[in-house]
Amino acid sequence: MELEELFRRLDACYDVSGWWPAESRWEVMVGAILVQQTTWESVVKVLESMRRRGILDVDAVASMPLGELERLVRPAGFYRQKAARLQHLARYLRERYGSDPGGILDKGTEEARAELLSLPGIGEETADAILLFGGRRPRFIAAAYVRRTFDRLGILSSSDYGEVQRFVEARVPPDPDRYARCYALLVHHARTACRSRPRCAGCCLRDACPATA
DNA sequence: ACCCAGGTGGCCC
DNA sequence: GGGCCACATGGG
Repeated sequence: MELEELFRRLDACYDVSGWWPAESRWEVMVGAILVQQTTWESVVKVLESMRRRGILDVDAVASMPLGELERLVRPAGFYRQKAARLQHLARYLRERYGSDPGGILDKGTEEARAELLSLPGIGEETADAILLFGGRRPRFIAAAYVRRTFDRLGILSSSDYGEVQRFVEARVPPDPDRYARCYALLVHHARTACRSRPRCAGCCLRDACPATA
């Protein structure tokens, strides 16, 4: 199946509007780190509890005792790493950019990406999620779900993040809303219909998914 | 009692 | 460059 047809079918099949709700660029950054290897539902619990306490804020996260941040992050798993990485990012923004996430995100896309990647706990997926949802840059997120789905459908078999990303970016117009929707559609599909048995039973890709039972 | 989850980093070869 | 592993809570 061609990439264009895949997106056309998924788009007709699922509604992923409001996929990454966030009220600020800092909230996108926090969500991007928290959501690593966990569910968005768990992330929402943490974000909401932070919001209720009025500490969904760069300076608050930079200043609070690490143990308190760990306690808040616990529902999202890997809480010791995530709390340390969030506080590192908050202190980095506070020290270098007066606590403004725009200090990074308003730079050129490549420079901003390199800077994000230099921070602990921010790898390619997280950096691209921050650039796409927080910075509205046309960066496609080549997540593991994306690579597995492309592989299964015979669109592109590669475990190389950059190769998969370039493949999509060379074929889809560089519109951040479009990239966000394509990514959301792929992940949503992978987590819902694609997981039922037989694979994709009753979903828009049932004729294309190899029956792996 | 499993398995999975919107990854990253460290270590080994 | 790839293949393992730890990291951790919460839901099916």
